[in-house]
Amino acid sequence: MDDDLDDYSSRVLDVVDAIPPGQVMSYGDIAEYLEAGGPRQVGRVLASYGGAVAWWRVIHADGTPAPGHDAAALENYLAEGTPLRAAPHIPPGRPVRVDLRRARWSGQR
DNA sequence: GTGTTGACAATCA
DNA sequence: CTGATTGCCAACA
Repeated sequence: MDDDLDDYSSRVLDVVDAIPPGQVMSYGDIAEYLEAGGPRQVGRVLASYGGAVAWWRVIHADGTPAPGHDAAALENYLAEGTPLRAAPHIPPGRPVRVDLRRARWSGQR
C-alpha cells in the first residue's frame, strides 16, 4: 500500500490525519511531537503530500492558516467548529486567526 | 561541497 | 499590529 512516502513524511501525514475536528496543530508543535526535523520540514511534507490530509488543521504558531487556500480553510473551520478569533463576517484583507488557546491539540487529550 | 529557498518560529524595534 | 532579523533543518540547483 502506500509505502511510496518516506518514513518521516508518512509520520507527519499520520499525525495530521489524527488531529480531531475542531482542533489544530502548529508546524512547530508537530515537529516537536515527532521529535524530528523542524517546522519547515513539516511544511515541506504538507506542501508535497498535504493534498491527502486535512492540511487546514495545520497552521502557523500565530494562528494563521497556510497559504494557497485560506478561504477554503475558513470554510473548514466553520464546518468543523474550530474556535476562531474573528467574527464570521471576515472582510477581504483580514487574515483568518484561529484561537490556538483552545484549538491547540497536544496529540493527547 | 556551496549557496539559495522554503505551507516556520521567536524576538526586537 | 507590522516589519525586520536570526535561528533551525532539509531539499534543491
